[in-house]
Amino acid sequence: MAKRPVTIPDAELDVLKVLWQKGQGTVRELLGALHESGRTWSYATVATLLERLSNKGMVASDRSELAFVYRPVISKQEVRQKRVQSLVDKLYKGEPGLLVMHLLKSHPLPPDQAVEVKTLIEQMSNAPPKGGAKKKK
Amino acid sequence: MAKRPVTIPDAELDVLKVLWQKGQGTVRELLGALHESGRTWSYATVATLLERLSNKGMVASDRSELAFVYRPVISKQEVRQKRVQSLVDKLYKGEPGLLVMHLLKSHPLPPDQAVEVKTLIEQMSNAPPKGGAKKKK
DNA sequence: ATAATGCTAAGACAAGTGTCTCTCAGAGTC
DNA sequence: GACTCTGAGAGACACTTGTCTTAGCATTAT
Repeated sequence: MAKRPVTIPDAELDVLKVLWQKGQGTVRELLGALHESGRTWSYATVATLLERLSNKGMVASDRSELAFVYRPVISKQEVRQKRVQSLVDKLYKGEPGLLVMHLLKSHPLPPDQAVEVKTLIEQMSNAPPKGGAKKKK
Repeated sequence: MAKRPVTIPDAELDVLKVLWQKGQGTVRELLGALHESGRTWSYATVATLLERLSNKGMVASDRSELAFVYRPVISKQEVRQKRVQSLVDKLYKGEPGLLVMHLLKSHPLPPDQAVEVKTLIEQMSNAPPKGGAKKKK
């Protein structure tokens, strides 16, 4: 059996988020930040989550200080990328365009973002994408 | 402790997908369809997944025939909606616009979809979103 | 009626998740 | 040195997910 792919469950993601936001931190520091954002975990819980993230290679730790200082190894971008990819694959037949459409239809954008999107699209039509290279149609 | 929210894990989602596609089916029928799409599950596995989906209220079963006939209760749209919402909440600060941007930047759209999106956006700017009303600062 | 089949029910079981309690080693304090 | 505070480590424990084995009931073919 194919070993299950590495995943980042929700609880771990919450820890990662404060790590991204703070850059790094000890268990206690992160615990504090998490409490502020509503999480009521105990010290041990946060430590366990960091431990697991560490085993998965998503965070690194350094013990030059008294306590371990954790630092994210994976970026928010990467996690987003993976999650989006998986969502598109699983529910949008691998076609990101369908997701975009769905998003635009069900969640109207604030005007400024609408403009931004429009601009992006226009640029895109000028410089066509396509798999291989710069293009040479 | 707050009871965990109802989720649809990947394996169950695969079953749901064939249900959406076929409209309904018995365990054996669904098993067949799943095999065709590459899943090598045993009969019992599919039965278990349907059972779990049933407990969660995602599918309904009817036993007028010899075997239970399962039918989806939740629609693909609803599942998509929930997954997207959760993704946006967890990784895009609740702003779908950010996701749209990300998608457009990292996954170039085929031209026809690009046009479609553009049209949508344009319509949107003309007919501003309902409820909220577009305010003039 | 019997045997052969198909179906569901029940449960097993390992790995993954969400959370925590306990214990112990160091550092700082009196 | 004895006491206390902090933090790391180990492990616990219940529930979820992915998959399956078995036993037993209903249906059908012989």
